[in-house]
Amino acid sequence: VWNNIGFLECSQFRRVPFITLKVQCIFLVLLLPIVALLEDGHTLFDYNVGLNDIVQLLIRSESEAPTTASMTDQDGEVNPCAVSNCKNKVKKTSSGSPSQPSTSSRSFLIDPGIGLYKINELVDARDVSIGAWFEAHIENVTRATKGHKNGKAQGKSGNTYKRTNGSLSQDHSRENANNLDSTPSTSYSDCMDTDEEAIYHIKYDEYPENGIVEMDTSNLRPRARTILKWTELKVGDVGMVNYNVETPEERGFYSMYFLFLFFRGPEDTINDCKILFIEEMYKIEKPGAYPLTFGDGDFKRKSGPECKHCRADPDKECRFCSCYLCGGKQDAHMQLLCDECNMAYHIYCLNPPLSKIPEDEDWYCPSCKNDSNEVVKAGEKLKQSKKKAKMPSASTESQRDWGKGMACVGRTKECTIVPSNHYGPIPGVPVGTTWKFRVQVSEAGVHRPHVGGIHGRSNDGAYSLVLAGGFEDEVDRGDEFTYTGSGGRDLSGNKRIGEHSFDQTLTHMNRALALNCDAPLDDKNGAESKNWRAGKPVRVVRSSKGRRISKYAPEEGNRYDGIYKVVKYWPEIGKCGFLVWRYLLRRDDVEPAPWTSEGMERSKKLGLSVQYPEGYLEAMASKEKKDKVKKQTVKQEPTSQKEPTNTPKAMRMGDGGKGEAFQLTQEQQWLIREDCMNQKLWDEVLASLKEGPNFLKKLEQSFMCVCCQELVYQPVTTECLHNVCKSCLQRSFRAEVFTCPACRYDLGKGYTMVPNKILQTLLDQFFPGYSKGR
DNA sequence: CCATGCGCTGAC
DNA sequence: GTCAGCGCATGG
Repeated sequence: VWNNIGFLECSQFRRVPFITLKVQCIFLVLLLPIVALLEDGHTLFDYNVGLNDIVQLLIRSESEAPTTASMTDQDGEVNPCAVSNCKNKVKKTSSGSPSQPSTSSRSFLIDPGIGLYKINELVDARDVSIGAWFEAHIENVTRATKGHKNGKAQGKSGNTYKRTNGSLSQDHSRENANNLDSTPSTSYSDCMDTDEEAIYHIKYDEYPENGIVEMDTSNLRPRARTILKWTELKVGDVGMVNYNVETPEERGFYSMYFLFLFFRGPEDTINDCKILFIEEMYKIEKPGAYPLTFGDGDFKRKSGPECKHCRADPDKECRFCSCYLCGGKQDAHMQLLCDECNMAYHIYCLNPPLSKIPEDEDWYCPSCKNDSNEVVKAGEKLKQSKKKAKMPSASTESQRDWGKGMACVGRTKECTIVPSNHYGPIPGVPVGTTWKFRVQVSEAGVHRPHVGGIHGRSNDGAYSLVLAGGFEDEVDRGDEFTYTGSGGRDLSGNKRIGEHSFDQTLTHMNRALALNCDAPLDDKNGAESKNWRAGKPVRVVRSSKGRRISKYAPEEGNRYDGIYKVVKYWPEIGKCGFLVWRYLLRRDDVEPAPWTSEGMERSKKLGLSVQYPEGYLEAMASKEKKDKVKKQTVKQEPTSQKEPTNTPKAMRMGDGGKGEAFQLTQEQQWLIREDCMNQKLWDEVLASLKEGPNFLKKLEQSFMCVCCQELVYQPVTTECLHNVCKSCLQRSFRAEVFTCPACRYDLGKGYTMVPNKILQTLLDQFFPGYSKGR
């Protein structure tokens, strides 16, 4: 199904209010079978459809297999031909009743308009060609203008309703306004084939003299935001068009939902497109009630044309004027209409029943009623979120400006070259690399948690840990150290660390670290591996905090010290008096440790120094300057302007260093030689090997797919020596473009796409996990 | 959604 | 120097 509708971008849906993103995505998927259903004689436009309605329709379509089957091909996919075949069909109009059994009486409100529109400009339409015609089904509020295609009496569907005295009554203002307008409107059928007229239909022009008409496209997806012409809409656009209406009698806010589906036509035929009108919502307010806002409850579903409440056929049961609880239509004067859902309720059917109609202007039914405690009254402060309310700050009157410290900032970068559950070194990060703050360590992917000491998963293992000297009874001999598990602390009061107050257990991160040991897990007595090197590797970061117990800790910041393995782990009673889990870790890394002479020489050679966040040193320097000025003013000792001599010592440490040369494994070298089609590219990339981490950047650039602008996945190396994702190339071919996306070299219709497995293997090694989610 | 966390900050 | 307590990421 997905392949046949071209290109839909769900991510753009988030701007459409009052349905969550998740629901919207489901909504789209659910909608597809309905496209099929529509062609079988029913149209979406026959109904005043909303989200719930669509779900109901879907259920029906599933239970009526033949209906949908007619729309699917052998593979069960929606047959685009079947969709496009309906091009000249006359749609059912509101005067016809739907043939399927209706569970509730639906009013026929929206009449379909059918037209052919030409696509003149496409930016992102890989599956639709310029010049193609598409069938558009467009509905809008001007349907009641003279000369309506379906010959419907004027005024009927053009009526709007506004609230009076708690119920809906017909508002004649619009008809009056129409009378003022002596200019004949263009008929629907007259104007279906020109773009200009399409715009005419979108613009609300019933009040050329008296009203202000605005069209707001702000809820169309960004690319379509400035679009006022249908021809500029792109494949997969999902939009909502809003417009305000202002007349002497009413002010209204209308919105229309459209889904633009583009279909690839059968062979040798043009591509076509459907614009589905999904729903119209409206809100009419009394003058002066601006501004109108979006959100749940701001809109009332437009109700049907005949019944005084819902405009449905009065002989049929109407869900708006029958009591929602008992279903009865009697005692209309005893009915209350919910201001939220518009459902009617007998006051005596309510639980508890009411003796009389409440005097309040607004009334909400039990299912729509809000908790009055949650409502923010005039003059009241905004309610705190549940999480905030729990925090100590909620009860204290501290005026501290929290959130400025490095512990509280979010990551600006994220390590993507390896997945978060990656064991072993991070490519391009040599032993000895030092960062000032933990957040930077996290950004580099060396140790991801901001605060926690161990990073791991309790059913997998630990990937990294930080030695910060939190436990006095830990021993650090450099190549070997003991480590203490986490937990056992009382963190009440929103603390991140605290005093020990209970025993640790071998769960969570403690269990994860134990799993690294090459021995069966024993959560009672611990375990020791017979071959400690066989255990899973742990990246170890030493923090300057550890200096109080270890001479191996760095002077400043957090330093990556290489790979260690868990030799054994055991429970013991710590100095704190509670049971703790202890681990013995031993170094197992080919890179020399930073404190050895060899390691120091290497760090020097690589130019390793403490890395600071961008702009940090500058900020510190200016702050220091400020503080000095402040002190001087306090002391009343104005002296000559002095440059701060006390620049932080790390200032001298250079710009962070480029890192070491990138080392290729033998296998990688061999694979690169084997990938002879890309020899030229590899030669270029290998030239930057000595630039360390830049090598990976260069690699990423060189093997970027020209279509999706990401690292190629399942790369097809073309005859013209370009690398394209197989799926991207397939998409191009589906759009009947048989040339290389990079250079337009003609590949031929019968081109067989063979993924370059060698290249894929290499990329997987250099960027482990990059293909996740592709 | 909730619980957890060997950081970091400014007030005291 | 001590201390409370913050955002954020993460895993369960």
